[in-house]
Amino acid sequence: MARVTLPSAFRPMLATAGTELPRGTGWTYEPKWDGMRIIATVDKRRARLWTRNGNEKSAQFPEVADALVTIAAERGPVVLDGELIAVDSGGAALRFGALQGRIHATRGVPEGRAVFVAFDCLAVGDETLVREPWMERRAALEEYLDGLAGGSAAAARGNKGRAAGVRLGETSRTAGRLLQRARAQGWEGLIAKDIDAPYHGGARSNAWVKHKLEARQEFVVGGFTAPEGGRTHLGALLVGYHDGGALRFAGAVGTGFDRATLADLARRLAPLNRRTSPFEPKPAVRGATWVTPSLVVEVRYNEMTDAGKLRQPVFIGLRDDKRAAEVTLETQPARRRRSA
DNA sequence: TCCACCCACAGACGGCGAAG
DNA sequence: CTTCGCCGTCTGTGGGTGGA
Repeated sequence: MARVTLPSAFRPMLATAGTELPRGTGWTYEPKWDGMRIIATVDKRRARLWTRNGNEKSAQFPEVADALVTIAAERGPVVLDGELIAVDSGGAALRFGALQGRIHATRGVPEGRAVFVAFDCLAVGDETLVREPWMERRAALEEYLDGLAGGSAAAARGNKGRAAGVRLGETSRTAGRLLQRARAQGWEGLIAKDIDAPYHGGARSNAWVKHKLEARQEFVVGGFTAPEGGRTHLGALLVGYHDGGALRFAGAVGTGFDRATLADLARRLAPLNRRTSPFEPKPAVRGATWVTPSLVVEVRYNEMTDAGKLRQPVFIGLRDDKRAAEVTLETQPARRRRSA
């Protein structure tokens, strides 16, 4: 049986990471959605939802697939780029974790609705748009989804029952207010897009710049895991912070160091070796080596998960100027959900 | 326990143009 | 022609979550 695959021109265009948000009239700004990147190929008979790795997920998100087919039946075949996100009953966007329960299931589960936020249009009918500048593709996207769904809550409400599974992603030609909302509401970040750039399918392009709003703070090292493969000295640092009288486990930091740093860390940790976990409660980490908590490291991370663990933590460096006993959680993980 | 999904970073690798 | 450095890409390491 011939396996259906996504044409390479329609593979998702990727953004480069930028510490500075590019400014100027040649850019447009969009929220960095916290969900799953999807390319949707749709005609009046069916919608296919392609992940970045080329897996097809329409069976897992039937309400989204159905909504897309409903639109395509009226307006013709289309290829859309967007993000699949989970929303609560009021239509507000939830975090990535809320979507994960749906990724493997073969049928939709009642709890948590999924919505496809479309932010690019790669083809309409038999016309391919990937060579067109972003401005043209955006115009085509807005025309195609006209009257269906907007980014505002009011538009989403008015949209119920018609094509509630699809929304038009918002875009702004100025960064300021979007950046303010991003900070206030705890978004992952913003994406800046060059308005004159074509769609570079399957490529990481400078025309899209990913600006993450990241958190960083110090943690105490209470242990480490063993290295695997070609890795030397250690796998990941097990870190935590003081909370009342106890040292709370905050997760494992396994990237951000080069070989010399790994060697240096191993040398500093060796004399601190001890048999029991300094963390309370003791985390379930396989093959952990525990150490007396005295080393302080700075860590950059995306967010604190609901379970109190660091998500996407990256080692920044040692903090010789801080005492281990002084390390507490600086900012409560106030990041909860963002409104759509 | 494994896997799929989301990631980041280091190091290796290959293409390219300039320098030797 | 060979070597060097730059740049982008690819691979392999690491992270978290939740379902099968």
